[in-house]
Amino acid sequence: MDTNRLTRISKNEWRIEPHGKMNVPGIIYATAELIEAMDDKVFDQVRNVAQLPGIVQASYAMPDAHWGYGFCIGGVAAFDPDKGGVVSAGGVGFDIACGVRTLHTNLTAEDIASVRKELAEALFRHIPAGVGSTGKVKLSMHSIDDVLTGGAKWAVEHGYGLTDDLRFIEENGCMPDADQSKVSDHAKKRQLEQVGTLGSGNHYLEVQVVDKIYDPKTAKAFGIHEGDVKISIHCGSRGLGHQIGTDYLKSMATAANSMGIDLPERELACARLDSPIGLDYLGAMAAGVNCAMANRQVITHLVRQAVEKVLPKANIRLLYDVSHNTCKREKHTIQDGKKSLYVHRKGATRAFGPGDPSLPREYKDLGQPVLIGGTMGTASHILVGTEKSRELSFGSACHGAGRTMSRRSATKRWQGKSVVNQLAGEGVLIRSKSLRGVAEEAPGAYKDVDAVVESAQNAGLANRVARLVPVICVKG
DNA sequence: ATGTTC
Repeated sequence: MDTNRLTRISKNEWRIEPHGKMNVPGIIYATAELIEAMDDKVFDQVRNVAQLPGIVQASYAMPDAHWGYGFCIGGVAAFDPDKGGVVSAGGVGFDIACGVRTLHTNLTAEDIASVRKELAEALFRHIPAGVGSTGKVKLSMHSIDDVLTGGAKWAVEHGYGLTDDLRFIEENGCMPDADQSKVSDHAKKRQLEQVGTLGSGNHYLEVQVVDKIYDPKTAKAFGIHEGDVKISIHCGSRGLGHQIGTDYLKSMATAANSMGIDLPERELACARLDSPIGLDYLGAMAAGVNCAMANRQVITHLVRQAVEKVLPKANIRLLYDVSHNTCKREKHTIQDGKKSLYVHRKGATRAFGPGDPSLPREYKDLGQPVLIGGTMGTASHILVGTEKSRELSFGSACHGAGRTMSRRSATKRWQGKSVVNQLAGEGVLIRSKSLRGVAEEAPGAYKDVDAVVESAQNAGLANRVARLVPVICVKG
């Protein structure tokens, strides 16, 4: 993207001045280098979102932004229901509540050094991964409704994990306003055997070692120390979320037309927040969020079982679980005062600062852990939300490294097998059913995650706490 | 992301 098209506000903040049909400006948080590497389509998509009815303050892009369906991935936009605001399925993303959960272990890098291969095999065997993968949880069309209303709470009640896990999940693991009756039977059918599976694409299960502490005080309070082994799970709502997205995209395209909403492009299909389709989507989406949280909870249980087989004394607890594809009703202070807004975060992580009532007591004075997944060969980061992010981005930060290359280009550039070998040489064991998937996910196809999080920090969105490097990565 | 183009 040409930075000449933007007004530079500071080293890490750039503005698209309102023009044409834009209701609000666009704001991109990134360094000049990151923006130059961004596709021009990010500019178009931030601008297009700014044209939607009822959008407030600005249409935002995070430092990891890249082209997506309708909204860019790394996009944040809030809508006011009192001003004709809308909800958009493309503004949430197909993988509803895709997110990251990071687990503490009581292990250090030394503890796992001699059993790394066994551990990799145990995790690979025990946690189903890959396109269309099915798991051990078998649901009926009746019982799946309990997953969709109960979320991770359903999983714990059915023996997958501990009650105390729930406190460390956004929404305590259960979105209360989920409406399973607004989810199609087709979407439910696709999920009957997929709870407790990782999926494909950029989803992964990683064993990581903490290699750098940026903020010792917060790290200690989060339970993070150099040399600690952590385990991170990156996945979402599988076939169910995807089908909800597909279903509502269609009905929203029709509805927007009949409601007279002037769509900048078809992919931005949306519905007014006070319309039947808008409300139905919010209920279905919340059910999708519950499905994703249940999924990560069941996987956590499987991780505990797999790790305990190799290391019987292992003790695994949650650090945090946060989604990065959602639309949530939140109170924010804007120009008009304190308002109840619907905040879309697509490839953007909630990053609430200290004092937020939704945080578990251990983190209340510090802020929310912001879990940033990297790539197989590089690093992941844990940041902490700031008070300032509320003003800057409705309390949001980046979600990962962000692609710089299409999946197709990546498969032309790299061979899956050589990526696996190269990473093995660097101390990362990759286990995957799909070498093609590994090639698509080659670290070189992504931006530099260290630069992305540094930019997020310098923009004021969240502060770095610790960096984790992968030692085992199970890919879909 | 996705029963990887209903």
